[in-house]
Amino acid sequence: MTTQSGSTTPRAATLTDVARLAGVSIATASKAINGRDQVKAETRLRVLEAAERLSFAPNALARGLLKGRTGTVGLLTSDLEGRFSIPVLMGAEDAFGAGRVSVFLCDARGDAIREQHHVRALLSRRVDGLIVVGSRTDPRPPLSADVPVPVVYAYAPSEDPSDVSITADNVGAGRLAVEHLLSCGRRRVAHVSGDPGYKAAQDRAAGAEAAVAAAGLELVGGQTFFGSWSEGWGRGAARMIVEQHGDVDAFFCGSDQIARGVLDALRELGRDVPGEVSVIGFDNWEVLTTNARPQLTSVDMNLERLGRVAAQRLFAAIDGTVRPGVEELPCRVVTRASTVPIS
Amino acid sequence: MTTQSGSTTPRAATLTDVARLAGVSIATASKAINGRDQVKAETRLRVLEAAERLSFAPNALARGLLKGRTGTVGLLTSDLEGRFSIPVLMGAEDAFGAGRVSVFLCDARGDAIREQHHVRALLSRRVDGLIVVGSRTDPRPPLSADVPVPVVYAYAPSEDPSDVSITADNVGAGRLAVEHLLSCGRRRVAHVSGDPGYKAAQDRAAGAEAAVAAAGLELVGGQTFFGSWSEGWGRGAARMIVEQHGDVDAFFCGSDQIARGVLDALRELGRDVPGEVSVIGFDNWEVLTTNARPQLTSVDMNLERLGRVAAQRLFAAIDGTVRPGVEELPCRVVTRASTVPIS
DNA sequence: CTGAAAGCGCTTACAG
DNA sequence: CTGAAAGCGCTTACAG
Repeated sequence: MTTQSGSTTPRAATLTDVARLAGVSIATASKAINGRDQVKAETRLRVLEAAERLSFAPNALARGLLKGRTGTVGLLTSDLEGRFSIPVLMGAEDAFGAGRVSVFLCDARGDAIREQHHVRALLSRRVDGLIVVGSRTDPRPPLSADVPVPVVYAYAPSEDPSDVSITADNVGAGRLAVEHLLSCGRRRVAHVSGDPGYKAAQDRAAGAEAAVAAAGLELVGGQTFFGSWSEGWGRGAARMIVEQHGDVDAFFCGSDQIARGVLDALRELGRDVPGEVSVIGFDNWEVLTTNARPQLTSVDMNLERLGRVAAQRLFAAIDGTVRPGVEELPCRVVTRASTVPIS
Repeated sequence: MTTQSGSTTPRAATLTDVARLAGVSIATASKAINGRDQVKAETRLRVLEAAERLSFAPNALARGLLKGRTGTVGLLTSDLEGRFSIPVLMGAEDAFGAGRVSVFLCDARGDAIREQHHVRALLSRRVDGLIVVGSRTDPRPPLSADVPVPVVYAYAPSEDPSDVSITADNVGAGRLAVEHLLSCGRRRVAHVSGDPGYKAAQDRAAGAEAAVAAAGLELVGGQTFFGSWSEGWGRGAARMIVEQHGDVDAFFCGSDQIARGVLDALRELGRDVPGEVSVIGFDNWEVLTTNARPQLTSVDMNLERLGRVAAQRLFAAIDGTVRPGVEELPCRVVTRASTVPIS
């Protein structure tokens, strides 16, 4: 059954309606509703009651037109699919939603043309600012320079150092991971990571190397083993490393997927985790870490926090205060059963 | 270094600016830009050039105020975290983005108060319609009745049958899964599912039972084995079923996580997949299916399509055409190595 | 083909 | 304390 519901819906109430019902001018109604103090208490009450009766919701378009600020921001993501954008986006949405800001979501699907198109649309909607969320920490080209509102880059920083960028401290994260393994009493640490074309992979490896060096050690095999971000690579790498370096006692994995593969291979090789070998993953991806055998210790990049900080920086920029450059937020280790101190 | 960039940003160009630069009235400028046909070609050209020079972007607030339509919609999700909302949201964003519609994203985090608050904000921004995305297929309470714009419920249908709801056909999906296993030559099918409190779990089980019954068979153990949506449950259930029903030759799993657990247990029990036993999962969650050993056949709910259809239904509703009730979209089997026909 | 004028719904000086 | 008036940026009849 198809229904034509054309003009059924009643027109939303307007300030004029409220004023008429309350028996005042629209100027007074406006002041009463906005809490201005040049209104008699009794009058204010009458207006508020009228507004309530009519379910009056002030038209944000009209208000925005007048004030020059809309209370909206654009969230521009390059791939909603990727699991890194979502937490950042959640954090940002959270920070904005708590205030009175509404968020436009645009997914450019990694396409520069589509991104440009979305930026144009957002600007015509007069957003007060933009957050550009990337899915990799490799620097990305900035939006075309003539964007007349503040822009904050989140996770993927801008190539332009005079832009405002917030990302995760992956070098520090690599260091944290290795320090955690060392604190468990491990000395023979192998680092199995993903695609070496990712800056994140390089950064984590640099941090890991710095940490072992600081302890007077070196990585098992003298290098990071790069491969792909997959369980299969984790399995293969673990088998190879155990065969060539039988004394390996810890694995720092570049992702939780890799770590799952490493765990599976170690189990099949009869190496006990965490008894003989400690394993730490990366991303703290709940579905992978808590279902692992044993449950997987992992590095969390605090992406929701990153999103919230990005939102705060954007607020500040809208208010005229910008601190250009790349801000790197610290990560943290979430300990589970796959790493325990040697007793 | 902190910079005060207060009034640095140049005011966005307005139609008045364009008109002045082109030497015409704003009325004529408006017509030229909007492709009205009562404009001399040469005049139109001058206006368009002026607009280009000034990077003129028409103020959508002003336009919306005038037209009564804003070209915006609200996407209200109950949990961004959950992996079911995201694909639906992507599909909807895709369908809208292709047109000239911008999407407000709001995450209510499963809280009715917050949801109500977001609805109010969206209405004050004069969205043309709303899509409410849920994370479970259990019917949910409708938004308060006095929402003056069309609403479409996606994935989680509304309890009110006069609302417009789009969800996935989980009964059909259960049937499809079992029919696929039967088509592989299997006869002893076990169904291991998750939390029985989920309507989706019940629906898939109902479909599975109907399909085995239609083939003159019954499920292994005479029932669906409900538990939780986890790998651990999958492992435990598989061990138990193999022990009690050694002739089991196929597992239909209520989620890919369960299926991963089942696969692991079967490997450890020495049962060859797909040689002796076929396994099919549910959700077609790439990171789990493609990393499984062997790669996991799974049911895909086509959630992106669901999001696109929801967007289309909302368009139709905005244009006055609504078809109330729950629309159930079909799922599909994505075949991988864990199920192959017996040769 | 072009432009002056009204108006969308609101806020804000400015008089009274 | 209250209200008439101007104006945010645009579109659309309506004259010319």
